[in-house]
Amino acid sequence: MAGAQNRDDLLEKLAGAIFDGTYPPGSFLPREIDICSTHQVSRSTARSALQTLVDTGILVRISGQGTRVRAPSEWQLLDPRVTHWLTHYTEASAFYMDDLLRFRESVEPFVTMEAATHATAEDLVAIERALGGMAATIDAPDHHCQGASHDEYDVAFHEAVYAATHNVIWTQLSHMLKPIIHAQVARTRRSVEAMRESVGCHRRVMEAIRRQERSEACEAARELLSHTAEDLRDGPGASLE
Amino acid sequence: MAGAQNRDDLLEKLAGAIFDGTYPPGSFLPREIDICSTHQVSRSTARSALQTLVDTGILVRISGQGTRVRAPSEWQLLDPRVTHWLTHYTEASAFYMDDLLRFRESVEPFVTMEAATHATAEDLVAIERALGGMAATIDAPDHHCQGASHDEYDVAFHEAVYAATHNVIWTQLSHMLKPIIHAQVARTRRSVEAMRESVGCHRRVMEAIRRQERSEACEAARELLSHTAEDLRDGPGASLE
DNA sequence: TCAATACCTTATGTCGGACATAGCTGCAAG
DNA sequence: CTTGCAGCTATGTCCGACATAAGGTATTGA
Repeated sequence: MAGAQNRDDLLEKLAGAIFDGTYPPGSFLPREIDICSTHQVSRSTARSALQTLVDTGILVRISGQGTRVRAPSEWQLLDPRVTHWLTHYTEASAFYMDDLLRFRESVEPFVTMEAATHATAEDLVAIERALGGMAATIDAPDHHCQGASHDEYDVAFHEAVYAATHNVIWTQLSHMLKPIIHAQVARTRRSVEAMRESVGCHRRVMEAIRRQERSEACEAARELLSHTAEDLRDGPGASLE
Repeated sequence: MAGAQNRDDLLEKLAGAIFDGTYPPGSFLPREIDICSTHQVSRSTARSALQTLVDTGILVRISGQGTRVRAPSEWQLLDPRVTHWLTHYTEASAFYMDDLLRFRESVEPFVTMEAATHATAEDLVAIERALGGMAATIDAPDHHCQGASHDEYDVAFHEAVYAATHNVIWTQLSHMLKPIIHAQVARTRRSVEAMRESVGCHRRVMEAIRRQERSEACEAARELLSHTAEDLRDGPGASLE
């Protein structure tokens, strides 16, 4: 394994090794000094990176014993970094994906209703921009528009809806959900036809928020999510990357 | 300021100083070496504690410039430690309390419905034990029963409901909400009469979960929360410690 | 023989000092 | 006035050493 440039590099490498199964839950990591020599960093740097992994509930360090990987149920999934690592290094994390989809199904109708009540003009601008990007990328040659892909606009749409609630908790949850939503969106490879339908669903959500109609917003969000869930269960095993 | 025993002591002291307003958002913390001499620890220890505060979004450190407190909107409220510090060191955090109450009002009906669907016998045992504790403490001399107070049983009840969803996200959210719920419960100083009524509301929630009646569970949770909200708005300004 | 105790090994926790690097400020040359 | 160099400050990284906690092993005593 090559050397790391700095603390953040090492952190990313260690996290990657844990989340890709190199160090499964319950197993021990190498000793600090071995990590140092392997990655060409000093003990301070190694300890700093390890400390972050302890803070996120991924590692336990016991003096005199070593550093071991905790059970995944202890990992702080509410930390955006953890969901980032999970979606980037863990393949077919079906277990969590199911929980996370159930979570979104519970939560997003309410979030959309809250957005309908509290959205400002600025929030609507952000939502509309994301929707416009989604629509524009459909006909674009490489499905990109102004440097962003269809999926990225999709994620931005949901993020903007969460932000429109003007509630700190919902907003922070969206940060943690961002990698998840991105992964879920990316797994639903859709035809141009399906993409247009998706845009329609999203538009219905936006219109409901604009008109401040809570019950319609709730219903629109529910339908949007049911489409996502359907797409995920359709071709999930098929295209893992 | 007295010396700290170890890393965790220092972390707690620094967090306390930030959350109680000694170092308000935007201000700079002392230099590392000053923190070292003030708290009688080495630079490694100080850096380790500071790193954790960076990981929770509370501090930013810029090389050559210093360490400053970030805006509260950047703080990772989803981390249980942050909510712990918030409730223990920040007085009259009405701003967040409002957001957090709104959040609970949105979420707990759903959580209770999910619990009604997924609760096992063990979950019901835990819920019932908490409820029994709440009831038992009412008539106890010092409102304690087996070492736990009425409020602690109340918190345990809500925690058990979250756990009964058998969903990782909800369970972890309950860890973060625990200090919040405890603070909210503690602020609603109730008469014996009101406590009995509260137990009745909680029992209605439990019964709905036991009978797996989703809509009734939702309604019961809503009523329970409306009582909490009412109590909070009633005597909130009165007793801020 | 068995159990309680002392000792030793291991790996993390803390310490102290040193140099490298990133921002910022101010002076000076063009 | 602008640009560029020098110097300052505080964090980032490195090194070597000792302290401490957890586990295993050997010794000792009943």
